[in-house]
Amino acid sequence: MIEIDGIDAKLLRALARDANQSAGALGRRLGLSQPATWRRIRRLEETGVIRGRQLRLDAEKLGFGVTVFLGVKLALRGRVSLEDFERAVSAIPEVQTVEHVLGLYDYRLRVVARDLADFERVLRRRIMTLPGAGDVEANVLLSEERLPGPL
Amino acid sequence: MIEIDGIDAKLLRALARDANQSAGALGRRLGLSQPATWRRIRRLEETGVIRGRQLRLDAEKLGFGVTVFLGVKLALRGRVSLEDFERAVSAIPEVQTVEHVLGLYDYRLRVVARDLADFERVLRRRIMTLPGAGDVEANVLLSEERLPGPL
DNA sequence: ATTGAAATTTTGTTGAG
DNA sequence: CTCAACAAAATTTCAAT
Repeated sequence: MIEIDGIDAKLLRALARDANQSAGALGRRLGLSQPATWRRIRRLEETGVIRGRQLRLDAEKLGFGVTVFLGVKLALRGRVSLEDFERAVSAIPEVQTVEHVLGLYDYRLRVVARDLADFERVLRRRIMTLPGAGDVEANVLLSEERLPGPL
Repeated sequence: MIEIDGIDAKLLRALARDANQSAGALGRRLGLSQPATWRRIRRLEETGVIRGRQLRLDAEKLGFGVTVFLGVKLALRGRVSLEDFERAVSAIPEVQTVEHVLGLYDYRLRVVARDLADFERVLRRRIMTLPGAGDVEANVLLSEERLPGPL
């Protein structure tokens, strides 16, 4: 287990709000020097607690006005391997996230499309033809809020 | 509508993989100077195409071994406002994401917990007591893959 | 083991052509 | 856009606790 003290937790909370603050600015707020702060951040990266930094894009401004969450239940389980399904679904450009889950569905997909007509095309020609895809449930995203989470 | 040319698209694709590459390194790979690359990135930020940079944390290494997606159907629709529900759910520390969706469910939540026993506590004492919460469906995350997406 | 001060290197930022 | 200059941040070195 990796040691996360109170200062590390504060650093992670601050960086979770805005990931491009400088080590100097962060350290000043916590009463720590710039190199000390920087070394802590690098240690969190090296130990894998911080896996990286991700760009947060505005899908609408890029022309993708529709985001849909799909719950997919596999039919033919045993005949088609999970690997086949995952490889096929990963090749669909409109799919942003593939989550293998346990419960009523086997996979959850986050899919973007330019509009509903475009989404119908993706659904009919890409999703429904996936190897082993059975029941599919859809939820259209209206709004989304990301919270700090625990820690 | 904001103009996104081929170079911008390449920048976004490269930054989506790793958001802390320097403008200089990116420019070299695309045959651009460092200031030119940097100005393009800043323009994408100013126009809101890039909303920011987010930390990608390893929940397991932070002691949160369980991630669950909850689909929540509201009962008492009309009696309790969506705002009440959203305010209450946003105050639960274990909730990472709140998605208002259209379909079989009204809300989708991403919830983390230390283990299944901890998740049961969150479910019983936090989720089930939410104002207006009706049916709840759960999917436990096994593995997750983020893809580049379109563009 | 972790820190802070100073030195060095790299990157971000602005202005001129 | 490039080029050149400058400001700020990252990264290393090192002495001290």
